[in-house]
Amino acid sequence: MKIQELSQATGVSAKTIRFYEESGVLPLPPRKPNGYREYDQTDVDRLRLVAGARRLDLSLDDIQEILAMRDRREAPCRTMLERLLAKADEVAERIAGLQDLEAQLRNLHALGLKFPTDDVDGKNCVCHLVSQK
Amino acid sequence: MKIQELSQATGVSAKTIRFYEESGVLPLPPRKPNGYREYDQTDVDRLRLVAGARRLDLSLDDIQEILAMRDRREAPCRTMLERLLAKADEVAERIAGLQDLEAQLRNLHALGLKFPTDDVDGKNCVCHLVSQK
DNA sequence: CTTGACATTCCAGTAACTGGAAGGTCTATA
DNA sequence: TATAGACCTTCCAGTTACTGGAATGTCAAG
Repeated sequence: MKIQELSQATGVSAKTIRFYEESGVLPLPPRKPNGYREYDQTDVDRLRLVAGARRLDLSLDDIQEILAMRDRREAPCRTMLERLLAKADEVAERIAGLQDLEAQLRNLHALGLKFPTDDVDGKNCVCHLVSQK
Repeated sequence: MKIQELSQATGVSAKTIRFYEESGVLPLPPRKPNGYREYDQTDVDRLRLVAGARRLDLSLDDIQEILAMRDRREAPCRTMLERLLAKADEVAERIAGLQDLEAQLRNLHALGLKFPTDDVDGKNCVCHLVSQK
C-alpha cells in the first residue's frame, strides 16, 4: 500500500501522514526498493484512530500516549476515557469564554453605532471604546 | 518613558511591546543615547487600543489596518465596527462548532463507560468508537 | 566596586499542519 | 524511444501571537 492509498483509506493527506510519522505518532514504515513507504492494514487502523481522535481535537501528544500504551500491550481505554472527559470540560470552558467575548463584541458594536463614524482619533469613536483603561 | 513604564501603563509585557514593534503595529520609537527605547503618551494611547482590540481577539493584521488608517488621518471607525461584527459572527460559528464537539465528546465518553476498560486493541473499547469510518 | 534591576539583540520553540521547490520513479502512449 | 503525467522523495519556510532564554550592556544605590 502506497502513501496515497493509505490517504484514500483514511481521509488523511499524504503530507499529514508524513508529518505524523515525523511526530512519532505513526511508526517508520518499511520502504520498497525505490524508497517508497509501504503500508498495510494495521497502519490503516492506527491512522483511523489518530484521525478520529484529532477530529475530537485531542492533541497529538495525548494520541501518542494512548498509542504508546497500546504498543506496550496495555489497555488504553481508561486513559482515552479520561482524555475525552478532560477535553469535554476544556471545550465547555472555551465555549463560556467565547460566549462572553461574543457578548462584548456585539455590545461594543451596538454602542459604536451611536457614535459618528468620521472621528479620526478623538473620543467619539468605537476605537475609543475599544481602548483599554 | 522607558519600555517597562509603558508596560506598566498598558498591562502589555515589554517582550510583547518589542514584538508589536517588529510586527509593525507600533512605530519604531526614538532611542536615548544609551540605546533605550523612549515612549510618550501617544504610545500609551496607541498601545491601549492595540491591547483592547487584542482582548477582543482581533488579529494584529486587522489592528494594523485600523491604525494605519488613523495614521493616514482617515477615520477608522467604520472599519472597526465592521471588524467587530465580523469577529462576533466568527466567534458565534466557533461556538456552534465547539458545542457540537462537546456533545460528541460527552456522548462517546458515556458510551465508552459501557465497555470494559481492559481491551488492548480489540473492538470492545472506546478507542474503537473513536476510530473513523 | 559590586549587586541588582533594568535595557539591548538574537535565536528557538509553541501546534498541527500546509505550500512549494527540486528532484527521482513508474506507467502509458505516440 | 521519447515524453507526459501522476506519483514518490526530501527539505525549507510560513502560519499566529507570543514566550523563554542566552549573552551582553547600562544605570543607580550602598
